[in-house]
Amino acid sequence: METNTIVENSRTQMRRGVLEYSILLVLRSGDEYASSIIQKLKDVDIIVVEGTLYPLLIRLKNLGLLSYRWEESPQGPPRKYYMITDKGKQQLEELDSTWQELVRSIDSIRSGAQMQIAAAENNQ
Amino acid sequence: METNTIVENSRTQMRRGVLEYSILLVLRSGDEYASSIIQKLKDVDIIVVEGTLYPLLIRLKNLGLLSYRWEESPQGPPRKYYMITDKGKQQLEELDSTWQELVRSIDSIRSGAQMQIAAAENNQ
DNA sequence: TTTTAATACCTTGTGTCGCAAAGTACTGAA
DNA sequence: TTCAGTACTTTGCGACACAAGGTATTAAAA
Repeated sequence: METNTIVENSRTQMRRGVLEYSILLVLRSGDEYASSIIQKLKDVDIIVVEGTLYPLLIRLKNLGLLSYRWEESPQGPPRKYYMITDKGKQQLEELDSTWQELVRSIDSIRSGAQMQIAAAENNQ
Repeated sequence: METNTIVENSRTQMRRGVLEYSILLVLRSGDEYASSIIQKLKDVDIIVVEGTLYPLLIRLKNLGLLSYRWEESPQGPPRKYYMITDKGKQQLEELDSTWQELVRSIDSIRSGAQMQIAAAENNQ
């Protein structure tokens, strides 16, 4: 269990890295309020908690990537539905590229051999 | 340029998330010293600097995932070559799975539609 | 009518960690 | 014996995720 902590820790780190990206991706498919975002991410094993999400949503809103509207709930207090702005969509596209590049980067380190080629090309 | 900072920031976050994993991957292909690790990661566009790497290597060594040996340099002071331990290899395998799961998770949010299925399955 | 339970949003404090910057040390050539 | 190059290390700061606790709304139960 001491051993597991190392991997668990690194797993958490990885998830953190894609948090903003994940949220934008979820909102690209439709407007959501905080709890439903948490649920959707949980469904794909990306764990986020309230204390993380709320400040993040506010940050993204202040950056102009998101906006929100209030909407009545069938039960309980009103919900704050977040939606992605045009600016948000544009940034999301860039993050998409970034993500794909990262996947490619990891792939090439994983298969070790290619690295010498890349290194040779860059070192000239 | 204000706009770029958002993406740049998120890009950095993503890279951070895979730092430990990347280092273990590099060392799986062979022993390396700090500067050469930095170079190899730079070759695949994963930027790491000394102030980040040294503490990280020490942390991984203290966790028993890495060990090192000193080796003469053809020029300059001796180099600390890090190598991955058996424990490190075992943990790396788990990180490999973690990474693949993350890639799958992101893929499924990206294609939005699948999410309702997953949600329906989990909510019963 | 007031208590409880459920839902939802928000804030504070703490710990971790990446990174810029500055420092130490070894080597060999000028 | 100074300088330049290489390599390892440490310190201080800032950002951020997250646990924990807090506020507000609603409706049903007591």
